[in-house]
Amino acid sequence: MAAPTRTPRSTWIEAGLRALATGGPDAVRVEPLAKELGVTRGGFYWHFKDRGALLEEMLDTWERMSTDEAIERVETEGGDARDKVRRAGALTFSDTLLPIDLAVRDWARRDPAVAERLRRVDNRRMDYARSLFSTFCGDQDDVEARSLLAFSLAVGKHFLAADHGTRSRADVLDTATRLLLA
Amino acid sequence: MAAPTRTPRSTWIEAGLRALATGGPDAVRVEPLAKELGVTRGGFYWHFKDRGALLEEMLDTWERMSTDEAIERVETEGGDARDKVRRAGALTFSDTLLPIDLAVRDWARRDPAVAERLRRVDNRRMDYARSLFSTFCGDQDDVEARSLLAFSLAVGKHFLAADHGTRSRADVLDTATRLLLA
DNA sequence: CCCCATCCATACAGTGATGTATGGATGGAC
DNA sequence: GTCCATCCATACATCACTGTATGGATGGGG
Repeated sequence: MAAPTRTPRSTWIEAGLRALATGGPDAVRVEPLAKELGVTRGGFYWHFKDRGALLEEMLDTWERMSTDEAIERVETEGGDARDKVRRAGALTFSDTLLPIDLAVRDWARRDPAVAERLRRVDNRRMDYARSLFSTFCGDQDDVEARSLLAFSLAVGKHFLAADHGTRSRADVLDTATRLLLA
Repeated sequence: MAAPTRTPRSTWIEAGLRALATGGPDAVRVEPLAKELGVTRGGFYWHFKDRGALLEEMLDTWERMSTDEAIERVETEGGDARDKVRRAGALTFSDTLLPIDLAVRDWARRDPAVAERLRRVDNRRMDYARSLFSTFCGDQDDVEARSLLAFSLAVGKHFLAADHGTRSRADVLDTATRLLLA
């Protein structure tokens, strides 16, 4: 056992996720990543079989971060169900996670394997949303609709480019959220 | 004046939009496009200065299709405001337009020029949605929130991979739509 | 029928990436 | 101090695409 890991797997994965977030899967390229990390590709092919192997491990990492870790954080902070809905929206789509999330969503449209992963993640999240809405909403059809709307709002607001006149986006979102939690 | 246009500009643009829809902007490459059309790149560089020029014209075409043409179709078919909201959702995001729309949305996240175009398009659409919601909803804050929710739902439903147990996605969408039109 | 604008094929140079092979360099365990 | 697993640099062959240059084809107008 010897030699300190100078550029361990995790470093490549983190750099890969950053590249994915800002440029999509096509931007995750070994050569530019190495340049960014100040090394050559020599070490990369020691850690990973090929570029595809990196992409796989990136998705593994993302899947873990987006479900268990996020939900756990919301739960430990406590509060009632409505608080948790708001916090889950703010946290599941945090500044670091959101761009990756959006990139994966687009990626999933053209890669069935990625779509399957996204499906698992979204189902975990929707299960959680359902459980929260159910605490203050009796009708299950309504719970399902509100969960979908809340989820669509969280995702959609970052894809929509429209203005709201004199109102701020935050104000409109607040009104929309109150509508869903009514 | 001579020679029939065998592969006119429009053919390249249409092929480009198909490639954009299925693979994103990085998939819009001259060589594969030419192969798909059964020609070489020779003619392409006669029509277009370079690859960037094609992307620009593709966006021009998309912008026209997504606003004026779509809204005009909804209006000519008539019906009351609620009908138009439903039809606008179904038509603005038709089978051919939707995949392009989603690809442009992701593209806009990393290209300011594309973001500006998307902003124009979304504002046109939101203006139209506002005008429809206003006919049966007095409070302007509420109109704004419902418009945003409706839009988020239309966009978000195609990015979300979650299941709904025994319910179908269509049923859930129906309930959600009724909630918005109440 | 032949000219010429229009469109396309081909060949070329250049770029930026992939994956492989190989030979170090580094530093903790012993 | 030496060894050896770990990590990295370098060089190489290959591939896919870009943009340019040039020389045809094609077929309607004169």
